[in-house]
Amino acid sequence: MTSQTTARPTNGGLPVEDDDFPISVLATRAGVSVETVRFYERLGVLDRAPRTSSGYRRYGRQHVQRMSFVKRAKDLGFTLTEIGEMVKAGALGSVESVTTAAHAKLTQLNDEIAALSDRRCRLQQLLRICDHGDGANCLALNSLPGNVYLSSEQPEENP
Amino acid sequence: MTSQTTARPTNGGLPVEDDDFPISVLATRAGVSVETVRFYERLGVLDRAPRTSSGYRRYGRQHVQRMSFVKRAKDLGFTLTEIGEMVKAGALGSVESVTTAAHAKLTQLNDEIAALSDRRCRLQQLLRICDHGDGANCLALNSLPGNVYLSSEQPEENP
DNA sequence: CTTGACCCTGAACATCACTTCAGGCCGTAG
DNA sequence: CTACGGCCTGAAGTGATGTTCAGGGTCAAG
Repeated sequence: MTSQTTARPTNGGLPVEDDDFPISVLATRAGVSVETVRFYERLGVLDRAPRTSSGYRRYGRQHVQRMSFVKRAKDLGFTLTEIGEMVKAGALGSVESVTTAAHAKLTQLNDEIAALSDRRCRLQQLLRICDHGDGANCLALNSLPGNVYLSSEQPEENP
Repeated sequence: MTSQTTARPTNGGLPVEDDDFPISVLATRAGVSVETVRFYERLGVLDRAPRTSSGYRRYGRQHVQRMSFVKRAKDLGFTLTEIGEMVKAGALGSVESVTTAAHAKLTQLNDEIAALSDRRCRLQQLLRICDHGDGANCLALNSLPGNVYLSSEQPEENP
């Protein structure tokens, strides 16, 4: 079926310029492993690839684009599940499916950054005290119930 | 409320002021579940609790303090493994075991915050474009290989 | 025809921090 | 004495994101 005029390598060897190549080439182009490609297909993040008569997956430019979309979305912090939803919701034709998800993700991201910043403050505060050789206070880490150096959590409550 | 002169409740009922109470009380005081306490013991984050003749764990103030330490360390971003190491390295007596870990954690935290901030920038850039009704560009999400709105990753390379 | 690279599937493993389950003992109130 | 809640252990499940393994087909070159 795929006996073209020019030679078409089955391996992931080299430049396959046309629209019909195996999983290793897609993986290389997308910068992921072949296992990851298969994994994404199982999750539904990638559509099931067409198979040759012997069961080998075959890919084209569209699949490279899809992988690119997935990679960039992941880079923006979307989970594979969310990416799968975007894809199913019609990411190919719907701007909303993307912008809606992006707005939600931005909110979440702001929360995460705020939490980490707060954590950083507390950690720096702890280090300022400990590094000033105030070992006694640093050890208070262990003995003070609601240590100010760490958090204001209080283990003394009963619901 | 503490109508208790000599009787010592076995249950996790209420305030047990002394130094000998069961797992349910420790869990309540620490604000975690009994399963979590047992889990921490298995990990070595908590020392093995002394047992009654029938095999029941018994706790005292020191254990509440230890749980407090664990909770606050977790709150600062330390993993249970790291906390276990601090504990084994002598967190009770060594300031260094804590400050060393804290310095490492601070570095890691800075990296994480930087990564998330960068991500936020890219997400905001994407939203600015999409929200301005530039749907065509937003869809480019799917079709452009190295889309500037998302990342500058290029899927075109062959080692 | 044989070799070796490549591909297939399904299942298991890895990490993190727990939770849930199965099966069974303990101890006290009624 | 019986029931019921609390406690025990060890094992398995959860969720996210893959990686690794076992066992076995496919294909092109030598």
